[in-house]
Amino acid sequence: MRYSKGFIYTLKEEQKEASIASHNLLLRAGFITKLASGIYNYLPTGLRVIKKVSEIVREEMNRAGALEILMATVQPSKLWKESKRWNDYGKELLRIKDRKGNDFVFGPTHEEVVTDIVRKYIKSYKNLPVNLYQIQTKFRDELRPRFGLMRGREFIMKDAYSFDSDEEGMDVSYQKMRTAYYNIFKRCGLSFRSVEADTGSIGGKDSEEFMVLSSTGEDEIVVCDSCEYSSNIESAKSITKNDYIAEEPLKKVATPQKQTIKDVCEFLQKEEQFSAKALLYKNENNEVFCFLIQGDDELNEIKAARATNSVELTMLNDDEIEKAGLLKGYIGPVNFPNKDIKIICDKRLENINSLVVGANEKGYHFTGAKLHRDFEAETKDLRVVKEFEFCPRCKNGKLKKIRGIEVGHIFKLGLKYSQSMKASFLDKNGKAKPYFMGCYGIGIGRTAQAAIEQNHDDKGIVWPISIAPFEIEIVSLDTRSDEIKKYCEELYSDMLNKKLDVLYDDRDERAGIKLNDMDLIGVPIRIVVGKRNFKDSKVEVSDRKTQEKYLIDKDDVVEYVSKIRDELYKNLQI
RNA sequence: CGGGGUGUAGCGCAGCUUGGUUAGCGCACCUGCCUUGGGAGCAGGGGGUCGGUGGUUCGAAUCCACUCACCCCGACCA
Repeated sequence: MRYSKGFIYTLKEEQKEASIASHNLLLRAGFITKLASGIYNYLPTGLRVIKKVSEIVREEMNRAGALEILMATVQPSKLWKESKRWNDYGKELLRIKDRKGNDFVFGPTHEEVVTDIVRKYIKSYKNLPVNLYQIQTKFRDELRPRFGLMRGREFIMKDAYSFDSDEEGMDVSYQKMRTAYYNIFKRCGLSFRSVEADTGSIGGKDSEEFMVLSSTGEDEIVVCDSCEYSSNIESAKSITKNDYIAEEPLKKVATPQKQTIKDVCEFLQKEEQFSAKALLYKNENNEVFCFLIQGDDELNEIKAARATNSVELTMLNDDEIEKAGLLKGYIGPVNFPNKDIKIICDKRLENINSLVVGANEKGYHFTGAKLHRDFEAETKDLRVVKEFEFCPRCKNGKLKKIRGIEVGHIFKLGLKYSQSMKASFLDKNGKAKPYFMGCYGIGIGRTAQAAIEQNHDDKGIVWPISIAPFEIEIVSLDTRSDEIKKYCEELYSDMLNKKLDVLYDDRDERAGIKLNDMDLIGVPIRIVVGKRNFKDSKVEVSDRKTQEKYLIDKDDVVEYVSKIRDELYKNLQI
């Protein structure tokens, strides 16, 4: 591509709509442009990146035996009513009506459609397993779109769906996808790791997320420093060791004006770890729960929702607490005044012999409270794990927290959709059975942007070669020298003939502009032709990442560059 | 949805408090000269319903009301 004909328009200034580097760089380098909140156009260079990521995904999916299809983006509401998600998906689902007033949705995901396709054709176990995938634009009306392609409302996603005749088959399909995902992200040049995840509203049993490691990531990950355990904070577990405290009798004590854990503990001269706080939540059916956790712990709302079979939990506000007959600041499990509210206790409290808890009486707390002696409650894992706690897998390693960008997610769905949508096949015995399904997503644009977040410097993007818009860039610094122009033109057409992926900056611009644009756009291998070196029959070849420069004889450039290219690819081999 | 903020040329901004010429600056863009290894210089030029609607006023970018859009912080997701 000639730069002058390439529709490449860079911006010198920081873009105020972008608050993280990768978003800012995508805009400044002219890869994308915003159309509306969370909705972007891909310009020629941006599209080239999207296509390269897509192609890697496609190759690995095909290698894993999946088949590419393309499903409709606009889907009839009927299927969503069958799966019950017409109600459950909420406002994120973009609902539209046709001219007759019939309800449709713009697909945010395709479990319903793909299940409909498969149930139509696959009636026999003999035709299973099957894995269908597509790469396509999705729409989710996010509450808060952010960070450009990182969390757009409209975005390009690869979604795959596996169908098996039994659970073992589903496990095999899942493992194949897992391997494919490792290959894909490795080939994209990303530093990533897979972590255990909560299955969320999509449902199902096992689930892993693929996280690109980055301090700007929106997800918090817990990893073990000595084994392979890693998990999203949402689902992370840990082994905690409590200090010992001797059993004491239950005693009511005055705690005037003291409501917070910190104030109460300070006043009573007790450590916060030997106190328990009570948090009140209601779920989507307005059932109210009281969660009791150690004073210095934090409630994990995902775990809490799971423990109560709730879809969504929201904290009670002050009015609602009062209406429930409780006293804010003094709520505790002993003599709990409202029998309709179920108390669920974090299992960590089982090991504490003496707790400070609210007395449900203004200005009073209990000391010495003990679970199963002074109050009863079901126990569950409810807390957010903390750094330096022990690994639940190897028991010895310490946990640490890092941040990541979720670029892929794989699930075992099980029978969730096949049952609700009555999608079944006949087994060996002629008996109808629902398919065992799995679903597997990759955010294509998010992957591209995550690569920038992980690979950039103060001058611009440093693309991994496999997903760069171009692999090689020729920059002519002296467009008016006939000799140099002739050389560059010949070099360019020679490289095109050799099928090299090259951008040729033929613009009649000053050196500074061209060199800065080159750094900003981030093409990995650069060839700079200027008269300073050309008089000695040399051109400069440099590496975007290391900034190392080499003077190469002008007739050896193609060969030299091809060699570097192969080396760069070698580092990304699976 | 709750909290905070911003809308003036393609991008980045000033002007608004205290209403009053033809709405201004930098970058980008066009023409000419000059310049060519790190975003040059000089001269000339094009581009705006000041987010929208309504109001107050002799007069509104500026004051008032409503409204829309966008951004940032929290709960959701690829």
